[in-house]
Amino acid sequence: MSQSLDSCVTGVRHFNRFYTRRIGVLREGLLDSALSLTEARVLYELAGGEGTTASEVCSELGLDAGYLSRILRGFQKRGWLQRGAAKEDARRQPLSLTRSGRAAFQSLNTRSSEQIRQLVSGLGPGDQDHLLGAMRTIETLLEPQDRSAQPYLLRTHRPGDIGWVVHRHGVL
Amino acid sequence: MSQSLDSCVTGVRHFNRFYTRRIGVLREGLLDSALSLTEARVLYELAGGEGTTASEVCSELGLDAGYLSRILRGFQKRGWLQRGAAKEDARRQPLSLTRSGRAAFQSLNTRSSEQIRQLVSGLGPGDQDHLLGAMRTIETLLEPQDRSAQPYLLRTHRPGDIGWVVHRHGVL
DNA sequence: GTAGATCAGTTGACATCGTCAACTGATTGC
DNA sequence: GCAATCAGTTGACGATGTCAACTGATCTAC
Repeated sequence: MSQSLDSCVTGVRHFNRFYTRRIGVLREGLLDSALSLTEARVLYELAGGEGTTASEVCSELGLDAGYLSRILRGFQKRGWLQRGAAKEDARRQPLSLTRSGRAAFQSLNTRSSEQIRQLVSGLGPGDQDHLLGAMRTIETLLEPQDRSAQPYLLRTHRPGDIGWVVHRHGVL
Repeated sequence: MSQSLDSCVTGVRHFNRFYTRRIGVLREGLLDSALSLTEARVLYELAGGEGTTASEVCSELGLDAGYLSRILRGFQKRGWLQRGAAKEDARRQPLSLTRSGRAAFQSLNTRSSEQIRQLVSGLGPGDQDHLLGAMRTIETLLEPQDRSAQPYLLRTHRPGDIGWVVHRHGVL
């Protein structure tokens, strides 16, 4: 049992080296362009949810607020980003991509897909299925299901109130 | 067929995001220490082959020579690295880790294993096997294949025969 | 209402990471 | 012996990312 755990650890580390190398090579082809990896992730995030705010992107990607601020200004200078007027709360500005920003995202997105397509196009349909199945297996098995970690608390009432309830929304 | 290729590309990209995020989180726990990722790779390389030279490490890891030079000097300052006397060619100095350098490597190595161990220790033995199997599947399928060379399919029997089996032999 | 705490976002200073080109000294080829 | 090349070093610099201080808006407690 401990033996098999060791061999599992070894196997996973081997896979990590393999996969990061394989994907790292792919990524170089993309970031030789004007975008850094982080900028690409931000662009991806902006394209995904129109009207998000900077702080949302921040927490979603785990970025420093100042860093993101500069990235956003860069996008704005390139004409990719427009900041909507704040309604209700003048602090948070809804962010959205301009037409040209969406075009930039599309370009990046299709190039990313193209790279992956090249990677897997050599496989027959059956092997493509095997690949996808294996990836889904890994995702399922390694999905974070940490029961000891603090779930975030959702208070339906204020603490001390009668009927105060804490809902735990752990993933589990 | 083209449809399924598209869905395969989508699935692979989804897995990439998942896995890089999952592993990226793990790596942070390691590089909060004194070592950068590149330094860790160099240390790994030095531990692997005693007596290699700087230029070998350079080409192996794809590093800039000047960058590596500084990293090596850092290792030397920490007492991890000793440069042997050059024999035959005074330009290339054989590199080797000191006892303390090997200890540093061991520490890093066990901590890496420990992280992976925590990741997979929640899985039962059966799931550990599934995980390893899935990873091996991916490695086999995505291993860079030299298609002009010998076919990687080895048939033990003719197709259609009862008990026909295809063994896959990834390169390397 | 208002004072203080908090939040969204910005800015400046700074550390780290990595690249590029120029350089030194050793070696090789003609 | 002399030019070309190689191993390795150094300085300058850009890119990436972090930290803390700051502004202005909003929320909370009283």
